[in-house]
Amino acid sequence: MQKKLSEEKQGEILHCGISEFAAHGIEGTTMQSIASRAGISVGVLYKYHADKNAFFAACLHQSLQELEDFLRSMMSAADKPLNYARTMIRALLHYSREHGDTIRLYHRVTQSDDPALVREIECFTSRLYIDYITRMQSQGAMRQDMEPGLLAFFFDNLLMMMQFSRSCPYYQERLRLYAGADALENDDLLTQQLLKFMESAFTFSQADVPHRKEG
Amino acid sequence: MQKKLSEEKQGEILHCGISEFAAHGIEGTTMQSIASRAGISVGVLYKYHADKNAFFAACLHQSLQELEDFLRSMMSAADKPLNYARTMIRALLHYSREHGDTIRLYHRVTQSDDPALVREIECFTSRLYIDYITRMQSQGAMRQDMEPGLLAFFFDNLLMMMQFSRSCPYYQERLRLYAGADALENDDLLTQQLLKFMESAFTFSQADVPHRKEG
Amino acid sequence: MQKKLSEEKQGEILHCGISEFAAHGIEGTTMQSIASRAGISVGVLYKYHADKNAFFAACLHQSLQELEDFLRSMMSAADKPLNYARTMIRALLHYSREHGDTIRLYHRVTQSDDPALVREIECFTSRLYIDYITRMQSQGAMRQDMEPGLLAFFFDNLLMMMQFSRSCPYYQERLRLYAGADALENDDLLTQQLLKFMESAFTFSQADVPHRKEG
Amino acid sequence: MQKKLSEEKQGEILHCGISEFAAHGIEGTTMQSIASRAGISVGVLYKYHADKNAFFAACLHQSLQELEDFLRSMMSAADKPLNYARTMIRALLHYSREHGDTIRLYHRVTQSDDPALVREIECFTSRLYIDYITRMQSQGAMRQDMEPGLLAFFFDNLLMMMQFSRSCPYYQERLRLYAGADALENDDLLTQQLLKFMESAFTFSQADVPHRKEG
DNA sequence: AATGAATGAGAATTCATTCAT
DNA sequence: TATGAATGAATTCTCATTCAT
Repeated sequence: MQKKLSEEKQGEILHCGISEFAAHGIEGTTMQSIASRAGISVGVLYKYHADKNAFFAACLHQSLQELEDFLRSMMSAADKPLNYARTMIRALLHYSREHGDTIRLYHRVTQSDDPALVREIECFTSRLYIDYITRMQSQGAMRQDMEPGLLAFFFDNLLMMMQFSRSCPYYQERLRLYAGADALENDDLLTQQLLKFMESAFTFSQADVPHRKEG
Repeated sequence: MQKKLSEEKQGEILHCGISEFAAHGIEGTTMQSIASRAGISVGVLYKYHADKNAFFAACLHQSLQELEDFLRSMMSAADKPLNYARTMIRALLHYSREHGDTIRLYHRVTQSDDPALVREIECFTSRLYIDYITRMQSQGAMRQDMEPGLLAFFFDNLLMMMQFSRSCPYYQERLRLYAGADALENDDLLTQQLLKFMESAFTFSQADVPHRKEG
Repeated sequence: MQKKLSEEKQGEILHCGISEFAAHGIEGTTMQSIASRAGISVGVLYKYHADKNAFFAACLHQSLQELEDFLRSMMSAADKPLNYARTMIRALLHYSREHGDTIRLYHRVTQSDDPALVREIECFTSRLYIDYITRMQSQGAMRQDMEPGLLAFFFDNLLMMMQFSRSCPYYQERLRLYAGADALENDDLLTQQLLKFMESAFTFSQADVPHRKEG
Repeated sequence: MQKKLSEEKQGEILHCGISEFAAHGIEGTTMQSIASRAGISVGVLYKYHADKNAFFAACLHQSLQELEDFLRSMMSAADKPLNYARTMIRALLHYSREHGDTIRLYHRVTQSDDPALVREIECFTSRLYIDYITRMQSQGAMRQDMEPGLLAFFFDNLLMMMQFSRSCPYYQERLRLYAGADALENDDLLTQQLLKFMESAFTFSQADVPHRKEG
């Protein structure tokens, strides 16, 4: 048990941290529990991370990095208008299943009030979405009567909730309440329904259907 | 010889708890800070509530009750198809502004994993929404190609995120990132845009517009 | 074990702190050991004192207060030229015997490098001595060929070392080495010798004895 | 293939220890900080020294050795009666300036209660002083109405305090309080004043000046 | 019934010491 | 032989909970 922790072991420790923080929250997690889970002593945690907060930040950064890498690889694939949303939904559903910890960790962070954290977490996707939407709008492939920023915002809201509903106990139960246990397990159903919802929301404006009369 | 704390004082104590829990989270709040804020001793807290968790539950229950009362009174007013969403949005935006603590408390609870809590919180609105949507669908006033449960789910997702974005620091910053500081302050803008988004999502199905070609 | 610690108990706790700090130094003393000695829980220590440093400061302050009170009462007695030094020596020897902890605590503090502490501790006696010496000099009752400040300084140096030599293990052993175990126990001997030393140092100047030839 | 660390490196390590211990005290110094400062690993410290205490003892021993060597070389020079004190004062002031660490380390040790340490530190000078004083007394060059041991003791007290006042933060501030910042910097002033004080104390007895009347 | 002082278990963090490499 | 990573006991400080008054 010597010679500087391998890159690999470092990653393993971070993942233990991610899991523990995801499961019990920042305050609910003890450095000891992380160390035990990782099979190391607390001293090691403090050797590589200044304190609990710094360690948490490292865990968060690690999980963000991995998610971004994943999304980047996914994105490069499809870029056709509606395939975009479909690809994104499927990618995120897949990721939520495989890396529930990451999503739960995310959700824990929404309790924070550090603006810097928000930026670190949301910048990547917000840019991605806004850019994409702006592009689609200019091509006439997406409704033009809405602010791209807010369109992206609603889009991300739906995706975020979908991920939480897959990974976080509270939201899982909530989805069950709304749509039954089935919706929680059935990826295809959820994908298809969300896609339908989004397609309408993103492509049609009232003007498209002149005979509608507001209620 | 007031045998028990007056109903009023009880409510005041709960609201102090709501504010403290909303501001600092469950773990970040001390029984002492609540007692001080309420101008009582911790002994009183423990007289009426078994422990911290029970007290938190009471706070939550109280704030839910108030939100439900508010929504019930709002709902009775408008019931015409699209006014429903508009009324709901406005009501919730209003409530978020006036009772940010409640929304923040609500958000804190999403960290919990107690299924009973989910029910307590979500049952009222989920039923409300599902019933309404089912009714609208049967009247032909809403698209019929989607599950009412999931339609309600997406609807609530958007409303929930809207409320968090009004009241919770993390989500406030996130909205700012997506749509600028303006969107955070301008109720009308947000209402109008969300309404547009929803109208399309709820009323149109692909079938409505035969000339659309998927991307 | 209720109702705010009595003034008395507070003092008792401080004295436990004084003893522990005196015996083991600041770092060598644990809050637990103080609490145990005082028959209380650590929580109480932290209720009345912000942290270990603050508690130490309180202990120091308390012991200083007591010493000053003692000196003030002693001082009022004798004020004739050489009685002054004799009274002071006897008072301090007495105090060292009765309150060794205070002297040891003092000595611990000399390890500190906080200028504010120095002032708190030394101001009282330095003023006392300088004032007195200045007065004596102006009356012609004390040599006038030396700076009063440095005269007071040398005076206090001798008194300080005398006290340490009575109370602090290291200095006790050192005195034993210089003058045998007897000097350590025999107050009268030490007083008499120190007084002789001081009398000469304070009253004679070279000029007084014209027949001296430097070695 | 240097079987052991060179004599030189050993000395360097000890001096790093001396500086660290002098600056932060025994408890406030970490083995790691010493190793870093010396550019070695902690393992080396433990190879040559059983534990922290043993290492501290080695540092102390080293610095004592150097001080003794210095004093021995100084002493051989002047041996005329009053030049003795002057030479000693100047030598110690010089040493305090050049090797403040040694004096500070010395001061740290006075917190210890190990009699063996006292002997190690004080034996050399106490013998020196007592021998010298006894000699002077028998020559009639020094007052004979006092115990040589206590005379030596007072002499060393004054020298010790002078050194501390030069090198240790607490005592520096204290000297400033008594005699202003000037006394702290001005070697000649301090030497001259202390010498005046000592000359009187060591050479005159009351009997020398029959016309004095005690106060 | 109300108070709030006292309790003490529990969590973060440090650092002397060991020992695999 | 030297290294320095790993260990884990020890310490400070907090706060939910109790209970004497």
